[in-house]
Amino acid sequence: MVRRQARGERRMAELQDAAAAVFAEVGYEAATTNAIAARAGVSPGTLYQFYGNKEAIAQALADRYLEQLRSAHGALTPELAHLPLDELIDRMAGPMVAVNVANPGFKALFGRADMPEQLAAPTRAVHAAVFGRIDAVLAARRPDLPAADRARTAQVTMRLFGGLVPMIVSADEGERPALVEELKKVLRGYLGPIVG
Amino acid sequence: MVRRQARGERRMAELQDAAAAVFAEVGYEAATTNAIAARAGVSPGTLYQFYGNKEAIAQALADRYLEQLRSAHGALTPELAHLPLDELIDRMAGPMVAVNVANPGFKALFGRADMPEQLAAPTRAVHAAVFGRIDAVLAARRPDLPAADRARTAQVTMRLFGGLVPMIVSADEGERPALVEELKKVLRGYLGPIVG
DNA sequence: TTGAAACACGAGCAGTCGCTCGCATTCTAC
DNA sequence: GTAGAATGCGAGCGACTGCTCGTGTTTCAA
Repeated sequence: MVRRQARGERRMAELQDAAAAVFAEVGYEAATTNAIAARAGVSPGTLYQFYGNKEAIAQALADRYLEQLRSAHGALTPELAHLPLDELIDRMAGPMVAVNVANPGFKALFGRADMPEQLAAPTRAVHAAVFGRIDAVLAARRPDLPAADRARTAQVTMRLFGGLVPMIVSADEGERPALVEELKKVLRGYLGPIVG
Repeated sequence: MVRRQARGERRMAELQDAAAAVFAEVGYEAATTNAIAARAGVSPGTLYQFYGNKEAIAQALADRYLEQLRSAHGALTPELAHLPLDELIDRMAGPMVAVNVANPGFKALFGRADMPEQLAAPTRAVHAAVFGRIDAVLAARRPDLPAADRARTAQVTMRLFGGLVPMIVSADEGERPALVEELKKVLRGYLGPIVG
């Protein structure tokens, strides 16, 4: 790691904020490093002082995103295994939606079906983390389920989030609670027969 | 409309095929018009003889996609309203999956959460067509449902397809039937309590 | 106080992209 | 057979991208 001054750390945070905003507005590919630098009130050269390339910025955002997800979800306690399904779904869906609403850029970056070849690593890290989380909860609830079936269920569950969360994030604020309720309906309908 | 020779019509079809392949491989933005022309075995100038710009090619693909969806689904007959839910879901999900498997490029183009500003029109056309289809089926089955609730249900259903179909398309051929079954489970679990 | 390291600038490089244009070739109506 | 439209070529333009580099400024340990 390089030596950093306090000013440098501040700049890096500003650049991350600017990048998140620009990515949210125009997507990863259309976002230009010059635009990100300008948004942060900084020259292109300064941006490259801290991030070696465009992908490194996305990587930093992925790290930040995972950190927020982790802290929002809290520790994975064994008690989750015996919670009523409704409550379990509340505990999973609530933080997931909240974090994504608070970070409208992340869905544009890591919720994509096609990966622009770069971004592959950060995207996979985010997906792997979410997948692992879901898989662990399923394993705690249904230890008897074959691993292959469990993985398939976790994958489908992740895609359900991936399909519905962006819709919720981009919806009017007033419509959001109703859509969150629909998300929970979907999860209950799918997971009920499996881990009910 | 411009006057076209048979050769021109053939070229246009070849360019569409090439574009579908290139879009499927690298996505819309990363696809270059020169690459599409080369794939079709023609010069860039020839491509622009038939399509005014990159978006026009995507538009042509959207039209072709909608045509395939329409013919795969057949006419919307009133009988669908009284089919058992399981069978209704088979009739909806089967063709949807089949068309997308046959056209791996379309999910990369029209299944995206973020629209690259261009592409907005073709994407909206595809979404509107699918939405209208689902909404019509829901209306036939549950005429008593308020339009707002019906629209929300249709939107969620569309997003479920949007989340799961790309997964099915990109899965190994052997794993596909199991994933299609999961898709149907999801749809039954969600739609059962509503239009069951 | 001072000097080396960290920070900051911004014109501009090398490369790529969507697209153009002048011109050659092929088709078709008459 | 021939005029004119349709088709085809491909070098290359203008714009823009991610990124660099020479140079100047700020910070801070000694």
